Amino acid sequence: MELQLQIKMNEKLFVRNPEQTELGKKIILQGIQLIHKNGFESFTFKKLAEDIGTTEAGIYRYFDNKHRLLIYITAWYWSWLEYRVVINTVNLKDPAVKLKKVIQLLATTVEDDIRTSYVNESILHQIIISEGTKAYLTKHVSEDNKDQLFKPYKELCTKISAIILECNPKYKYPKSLSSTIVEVAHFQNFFMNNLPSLTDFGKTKDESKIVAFLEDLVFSSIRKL
Amino acid sequence: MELQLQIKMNEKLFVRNPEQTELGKKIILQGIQLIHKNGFESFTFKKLAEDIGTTEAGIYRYFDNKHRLLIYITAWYWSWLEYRVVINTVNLKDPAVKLKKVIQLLATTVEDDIRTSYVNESILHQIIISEGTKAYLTKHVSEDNKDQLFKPYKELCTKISAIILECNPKYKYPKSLSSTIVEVAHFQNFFMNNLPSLTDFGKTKDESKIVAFLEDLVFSSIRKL
DNA sequence: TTTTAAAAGATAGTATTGCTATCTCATTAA
DNA sequence: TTAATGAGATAGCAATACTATCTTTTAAAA
Repeated sequence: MELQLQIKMNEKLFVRNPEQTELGKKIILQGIQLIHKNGFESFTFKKLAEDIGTTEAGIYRYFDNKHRLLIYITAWYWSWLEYRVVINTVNLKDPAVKLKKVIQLLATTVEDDIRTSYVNESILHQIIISEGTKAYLTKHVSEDNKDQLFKPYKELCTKISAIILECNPKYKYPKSLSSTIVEVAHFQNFFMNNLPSLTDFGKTKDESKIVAFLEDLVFSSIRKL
Repeated sequence: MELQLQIKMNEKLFVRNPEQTELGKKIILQGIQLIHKNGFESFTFKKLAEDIGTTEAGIYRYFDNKHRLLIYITAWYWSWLEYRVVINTVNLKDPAVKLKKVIQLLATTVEDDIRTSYVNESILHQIIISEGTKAYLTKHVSEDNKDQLFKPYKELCTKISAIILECNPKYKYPKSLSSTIVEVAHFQNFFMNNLPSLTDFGKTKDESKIVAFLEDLVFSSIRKL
């Protein structure tokens, strides 16, 4: 049996749905590779077009500009992560165990999911760490938000908030703690690998230490008397 | 008596020291205004040159490129914040009180410091929130780091770590907690104002709530049994 | 006071980026 | 069979991100 995993994306994220054509899938697959290789600032549609053997104009038929492509792939990532959170916590009773699972999913490197042939998840994870925040750190964040472009991110945080409240219904900052867990998981990873003196894991570069730090941080707060 | 506050900046941050000439000071002052107005992505040296009545080439004499200018102003900000941390905690005995002061300094809007005529600190604070991480989220972060461009940020975090260890010498993650405090203070502010559903402060948009959240988070962790 | 060096102004030029437009051709679905 | 869709090819253009050079003004050292 061959399973195919398809994530339904917001129509406003693209001009033409890249999942539905060969060229579209190549744009996503190679786009992720190229952003990872050069960084988002040096990434251009022209270079991408050369890489996949099409023209600049061909890519503009799918995405308005490179920033929209970044939003698309981050949105895809958050949707995919939420899906993984759901399937990995559905049969867990203890909310604390659930929350630990969430932290682990957020803070550890993913393996490529073969069911999504046009996305390389492990490279995508690296991109989210170093480029992800640039999707919303812009002057037009409010308009983009009105178009629901950040919905998957917000839904993931909502899901995590719910688990936090299951752990402690009286905890006062479930939403802020959720977004903090997500951002800190990525920032500590970036710091560990690039500015190691900003973390306590620089020597070992061991992701499990980020998990331990986050668990300590989160459970001290929500279990406090 | 007229006090002047001068912050000594790393030589590698600039081509020509902007603090030493009129044009240099204008570049900093108006550069901050323009980045705040347009966002870093749309900010160009050409627009800045028009604003201050010089030419593009004139600005390139001070900074290699706009990214270096961003690193310069973020480095300036962290130096200035560390200075404020020092003078605001020097006469405090209780490390917990010190740490609360640090959180307050990080998470609340600053007023313009008249002793630094060529920097508008309250606008700078806004820039750090929305553009600050872009200084190091690049492919060349390691080389920039070797040139010590992020030293002020790292020194601030080192200072905060020391205070954390004063509070609890056995706490295991002082460095990671420091960088977490700094980043979360800014991210929660950005979310509160732009993606409010990611926080618990969206309705009131009250910075003091971010302070309360951070205090709760930090002190639960370091005071835990 | 002269000289000399640094700072700033003025102008020009170039490769790349970030698009838009249009025309053609192959494939597919009605 | 026709019409719509996807994609290749080419052209063009304004803005961006620089570099280079030459001149004039300003300020500090001899």
